[in-house]
Amino acid sequence: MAEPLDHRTTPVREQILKAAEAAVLAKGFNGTSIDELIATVGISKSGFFYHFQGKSDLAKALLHRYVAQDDRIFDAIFSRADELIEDPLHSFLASLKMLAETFADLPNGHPGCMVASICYHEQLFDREVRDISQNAVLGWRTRFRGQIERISKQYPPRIPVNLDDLADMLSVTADGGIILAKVMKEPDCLPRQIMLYRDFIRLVFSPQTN
Amino acid sequence: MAEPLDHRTTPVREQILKAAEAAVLAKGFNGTSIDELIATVGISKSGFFYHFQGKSDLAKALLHRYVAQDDRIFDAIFSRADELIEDPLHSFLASLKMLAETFADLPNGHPGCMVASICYHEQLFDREVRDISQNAVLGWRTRFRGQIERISKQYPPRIPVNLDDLADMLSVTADGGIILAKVMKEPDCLPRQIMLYRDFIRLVFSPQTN
DNA sequence: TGTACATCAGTGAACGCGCGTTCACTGATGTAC
DNA sequence: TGTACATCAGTGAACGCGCGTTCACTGATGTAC
Repeated sequence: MAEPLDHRTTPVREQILKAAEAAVLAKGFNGTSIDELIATVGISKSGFFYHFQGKSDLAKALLHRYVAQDDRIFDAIFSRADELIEDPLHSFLASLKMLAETFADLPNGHPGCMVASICYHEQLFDREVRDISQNAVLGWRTRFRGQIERISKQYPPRIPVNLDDLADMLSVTADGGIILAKVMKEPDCLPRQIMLYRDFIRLVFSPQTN
Repeated sequence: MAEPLDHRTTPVREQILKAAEAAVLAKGFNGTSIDELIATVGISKSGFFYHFQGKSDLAKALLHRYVAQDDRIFDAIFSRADELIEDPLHSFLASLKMLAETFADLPNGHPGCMVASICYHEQLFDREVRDISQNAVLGWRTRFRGQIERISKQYPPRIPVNLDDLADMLSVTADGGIILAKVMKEPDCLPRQIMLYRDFIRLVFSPQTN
């Protein structure tokens, strides 16, 4: 099945998380067994329990890891766009293009959003897990809203829009686009949906030139 | 937990599917046990196996049922809008408003999209289950594209857009909006995202009056 | 420099519960003649 | 109208495997004195 992970460089805990992320996104949390993870990593079951208190501890670690990775990607993209472009609208438009390209470059398409996967298992987890998800989405809202607010100060929107909703729409487009791409087996769907969101932003904030 | 389903009117098979739908959307497919379903419905385990060949047969039935329900809702909304409004753009805009209202009226928010839930368990199922999902999403694309094509013949789009992508965007907005609303525990997020999609459609196709 | 102890990163065996599935059987209703 | 058989909608008991979790133990490395 899955090729064994690199034993040289990666510490064991990270190997477990990597294997778990792929498995959970493909089969759901309950569909992923500890036996399966330790088989791909190559440790004993007790080895797993040395690194994690139990399976729900794994869920928490998985979410934290996923959110941190996502945040790093957004940090990189937005700061790069700001390096290149002063104008807030065109900086955000460039960011969205870079985001679409990042998605398009994933070899087998986006493997899935951990927040979305866990959210369709919400009843299984305690409050803490749900809080991690909620804070993650709230963080994205704040981040994207910051970009959009900056734009709206310089470019009055053509139509009345709620900036929080417009910020949320990017998360929505990503999560929905991932599902569309997975179900249709057309990885390109995801970046194309991001580009459509970009078109919307451009339409809302571009001055009416023509 | 769940209140017992109505034994008078609903046939048992339908009761099982109803209980299974709620459970799967809240806990995932593997997190939902047959024991749990027969407890809420009030039959023996053998009773379940009289109605379904096995658990993956339940998954198929669950998907079929969900897609058929969704199609009925769309049929009702779109045909009602066409009854009221001749203009294709304003008919679609009205449909989207009605769709948003339908979502807003759900007492505890949208319980989740079965296609999305199953898609985050794809590895567990055979080709047939994945084909049902794919055909469902393809059906929605065709349906929405029909609406949009009708519009574009009368109202040339302001910007170049791929009509399939624009059609897909509604599925994307619904699936992503459901996740957003679930994670944030803000059911209103979903209808508001649908209304944002509506704004986009209006911006793309409205003649430039001002 | 040598010894005693502590910590790290695990191993191996066992446990018990819950799960999906099977199989022989059953009472009520419908149908043929 | 009565009897024989068939179908429908289940029941009850059992099975065996896989799962998450526990517990006593271990070899290698680090630290104190």
